[in-house]
Amino acid sequence: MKPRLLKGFRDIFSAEYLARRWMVETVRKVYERYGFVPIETPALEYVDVIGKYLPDCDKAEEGIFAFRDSDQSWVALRYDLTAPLSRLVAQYPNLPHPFRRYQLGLVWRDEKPGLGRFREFYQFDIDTVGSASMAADAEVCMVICDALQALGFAKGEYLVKINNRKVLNGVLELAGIPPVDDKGEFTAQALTTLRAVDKLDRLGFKGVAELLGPGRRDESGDFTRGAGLTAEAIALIEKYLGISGKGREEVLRSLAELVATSPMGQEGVAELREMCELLSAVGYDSTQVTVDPTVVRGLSYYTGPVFETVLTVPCRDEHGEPRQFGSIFGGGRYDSLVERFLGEKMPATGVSCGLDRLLEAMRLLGRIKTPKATSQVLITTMDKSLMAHYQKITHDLRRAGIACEMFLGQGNIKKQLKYADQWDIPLAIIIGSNEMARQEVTIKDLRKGRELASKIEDRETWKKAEQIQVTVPLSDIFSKVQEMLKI
RNA sequence: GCCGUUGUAGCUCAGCUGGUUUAGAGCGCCAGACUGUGGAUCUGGAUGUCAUGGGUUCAAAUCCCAUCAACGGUACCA
Repeated sequence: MKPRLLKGFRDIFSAEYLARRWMVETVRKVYERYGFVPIETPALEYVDVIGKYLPDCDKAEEGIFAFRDSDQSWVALRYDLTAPLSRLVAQYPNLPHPFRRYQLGLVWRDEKPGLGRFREFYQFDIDTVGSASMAADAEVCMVICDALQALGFAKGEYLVKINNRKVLNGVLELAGIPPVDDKGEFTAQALTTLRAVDKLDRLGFKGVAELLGPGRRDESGDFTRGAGLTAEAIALIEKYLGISGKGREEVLRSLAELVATSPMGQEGVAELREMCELLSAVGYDSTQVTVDPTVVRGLSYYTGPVFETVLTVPCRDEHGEPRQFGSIFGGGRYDSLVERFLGEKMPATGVSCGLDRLLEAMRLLGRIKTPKATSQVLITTMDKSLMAHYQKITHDLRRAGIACEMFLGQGNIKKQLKYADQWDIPLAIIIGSNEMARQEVTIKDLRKGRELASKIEDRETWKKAEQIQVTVPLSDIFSKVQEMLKI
């Protein structure tokens, strides 16, 4: 039996765990500053509740982990936190509205894993349910900016890109494509068109134009059927996608002009304008939040504003290869998701933070400062006859509020210091017979030593290097340890 | 799902168009030089059913077929 992991699943070690905890704490504080409250919902839901409809067959829908429980009910691991939220809102009608919650949780998707894509990953969402106001959407953008700033990203290192599905639908109408059928579902042609548009960043205008027209054959020889649009329709969409400008106002003017004859499109532009006015009023400028017509956001349930956030800092992986990260925060307005349960409209908007991507990006950018260990101090055990003394010192430090551990393994001092080094423990305390006789302790600063090591070539100077360790009276141990940890 | 590439030590890989031996290197790991000190240096050490199954051949890590797995591209992703 070989120990192994499901593909797309991971074990998380302390370095990553502690980094994530720091990230969650930082973002959480921002969420709470905006008045969002925490909730938790189960990992498992009934399949139909979660939005997957299972015709009476044995096979679950693609993309979700689903199975029958002991009652033969179809259940599934949640694939996002939004569907469970809509269930919750519908189930507890007495919740005061608007209801504004945040939620951290694992979600699962049974898809092909890839670089930075897992089958089990964290989402950290905020949503406002019960408000149709564009202020709710504008606020989402503000939260994203504040969260990224709190994590240490400067203005210009990230960009929140916003668009509106009503604008997209308006453009589809003008191109002669009915966006939705009488049941309110997207038409096949609209879907194909939106999918093509969504690939703009990867394929460029040319590739998208092929997909809008007859179809596209990629390098591997694989053929993807296109939407079969007319040349005029393609030209219109290209014109739409090419819209850009100095600031939000300019982009909005161009968009308004393009969809002037579409009431749906006009409504979308008006919504975007309203959001932008609120953002400008509190100082979020176009280097932070920009209007971007190319943002589509999948196809799902969005009905109005949609948001996507990218990091604009150049990022390289450990091999020096440039690495692009997809959307770090993504979301939008979904006014008809809760309707499924309630039978009436329930406006809602929100965004999801892809913690894993963000974490990976910050790691590659060298911006994660959290340690691997929780111990601040390692008390080495050089002389086994002094174990009680070591234990006493360890415990006294703990009582003083200093996280520390006594070396519990086997081996000489060299091995013990190596252990401290491997775990990134900042300080080591050494007490041998010399120190014991004089009632002293030696405190070694491993961080300082690490810095010096890169500059020192030969062993003699390394051994004699000053300021790596100090010997102080036993009675001064707390003050000295605290002083050395502060740096 | 489809197309392609790859599968040799914990990791990264070398091993040319089949035949020098008991299959190599670097990194990492362990031990020692340094007996009370992490790095560096030096010395020594451990580790492989050459992915699996079959075939061709006097001879296969090397060629052929199948399977599995990984990676890349593409599609799908409510």
